[in-house]
Amino acid sequence: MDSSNYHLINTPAELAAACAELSVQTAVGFDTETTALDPYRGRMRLMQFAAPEGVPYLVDLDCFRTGDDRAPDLDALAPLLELLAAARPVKVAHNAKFDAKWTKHQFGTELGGIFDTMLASQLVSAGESEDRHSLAAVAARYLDETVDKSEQLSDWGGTLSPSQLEYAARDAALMLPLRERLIELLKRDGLFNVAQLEFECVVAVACLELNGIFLDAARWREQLAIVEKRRAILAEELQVMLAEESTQQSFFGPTRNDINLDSHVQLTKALKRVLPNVELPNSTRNWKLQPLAAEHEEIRVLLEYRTVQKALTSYGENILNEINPVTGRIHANFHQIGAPTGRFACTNPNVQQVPHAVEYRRCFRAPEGRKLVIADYSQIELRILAHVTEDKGFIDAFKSGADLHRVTAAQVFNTPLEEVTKEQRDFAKRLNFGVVYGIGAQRFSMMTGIPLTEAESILARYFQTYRGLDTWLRDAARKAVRERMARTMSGRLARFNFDAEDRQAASLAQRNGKNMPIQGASADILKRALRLLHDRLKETTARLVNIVHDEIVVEADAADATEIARLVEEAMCAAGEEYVTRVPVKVETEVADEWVK
DNA sequence: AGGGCGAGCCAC
DNA sequence: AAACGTGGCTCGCCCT
Repeated sequence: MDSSNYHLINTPAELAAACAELSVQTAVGFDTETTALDPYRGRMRLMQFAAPEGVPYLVDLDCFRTGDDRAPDLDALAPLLELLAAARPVKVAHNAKFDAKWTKHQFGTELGGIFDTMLASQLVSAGESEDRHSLAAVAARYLDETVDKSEQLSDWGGTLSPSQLEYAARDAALMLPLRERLIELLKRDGLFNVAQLEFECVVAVACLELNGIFLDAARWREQLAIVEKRRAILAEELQVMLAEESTQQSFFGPTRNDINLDSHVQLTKALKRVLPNVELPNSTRNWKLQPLAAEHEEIRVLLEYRTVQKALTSYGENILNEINPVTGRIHANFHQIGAPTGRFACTNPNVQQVPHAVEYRRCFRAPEGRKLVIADYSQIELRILAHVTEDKGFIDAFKSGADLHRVTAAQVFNTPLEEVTKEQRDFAKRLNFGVVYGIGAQRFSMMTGIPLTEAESILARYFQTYRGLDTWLRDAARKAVRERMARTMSGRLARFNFDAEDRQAASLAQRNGKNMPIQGASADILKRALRLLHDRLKETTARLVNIVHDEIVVEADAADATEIARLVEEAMCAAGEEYVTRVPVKVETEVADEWVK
């Protein structure tokens, strides 16, 4: 079947001819239509390619399946798979991760040569949260074209209607003009390098999602049962202390008007009633209630109840619903540019925020015969800070392998290195980390309990010690306000738009200007590591199963785990060293049965 | 009934 | 009362 708007391909001969024609292009528009969003629960139906000239090719994959299970006929598809795997032509796709996942799962082929128009659009937006990045939004913004997505979730399993085919062809045809426009913008903003970095790790992220992570459901339920018991006890204790006795008498004696312990409104009321002589804070936030916990049993129990309740709601039964029935694993969604700094965000579920407590982490484990390789960068943000600021104190500490926090403590507390107490080191550690976020004396004082004036003098001494840091941070803050933007070493850009009179926004921009280049560089390094790692783990039993900002978790056959650990560490160090050259990059690696370090 | 929002809290 | 950055999830509350 053919129409003036597309060529529909359903024989091997047509496919071979189309692929021959496409393969001479530098870039082709690429899109797929599938019967489901989850590769494990559907099939790819259509693959669309658009060359600069002529109408798009639509490959009806149902014509290339054989047997009862409709397995793809890899022989007939060979020219197509070769085209997909090759670095040229570049496949231009919107959210290429989606297409890469399906291509990998259905045909075992890894997509090569990617230009992702969604990622490019996100890079150009540089954190502008108002900008949307759906194909419809991007096409409207950069091509002034309206895209009707009504067929997107239509049934791609049966006979395809002309409307569906037209839609499929149109999406693919948009890709090349969109790429042209986005290349101009990437060039204008000096974003070529970071775009390359992003495009090169799309397949690794696709594989990460396909691999998923194993969660031991039985263990998780055991843990929940324990926490539920504890919650019931705490809730009862709290009701006894906080609930009012009902004015109504029941048949069985006096009843109690239980309050909703999860409602801060009701809690405030109850606390006022039972603690009439206590000056209560104007909110029931934990950090505000904390100081009262020692004196008042009600507060102490409430805080423990909150911890337990949090564990049950956020890390409760719900996560088990995310276990894929086909694979028995959790396939979270990793948003490659999840934050303006370039960090990943993760949803459904967010496996980047599983509590550190062993009880939770041990539920994420290696299946029988496998091991987890857990590798994380040691103090990567502080090392980046040392590199970009060229601060002598920081660089020397990292070069000599000394304990940076200890060195810092000795300086700001004016103590010989060997006399630094654990408490002083802890303060220094919080200070070192706080500096990356643009901490102020007030916050530092609040956080540590040190009086404000003392906190001020500690901060002053800190910046006297680390002159390079001081200079760089001040400059970064000034630049952020003046230029309304910040960059990482890779060129990743964050814009800060605010009104000149908005002091709060300006102050936020200052802190962002200090933080973004550091946090963003850490994200850049992780992404580079993903790419290097993906290449090195090919042809091994290792599978990437999780990433948490500065940590990579890989699953491998038990017999290979030690060797894989070495590969992971090498790849991560190599990635770090591409950016951080003035101090060593350190990666801590462990082989374990559970996601516990 | 369901969406928006803020509070609260988990991760790095 | 967070002037310490980036996220996501769940809840109650309030509105339409």
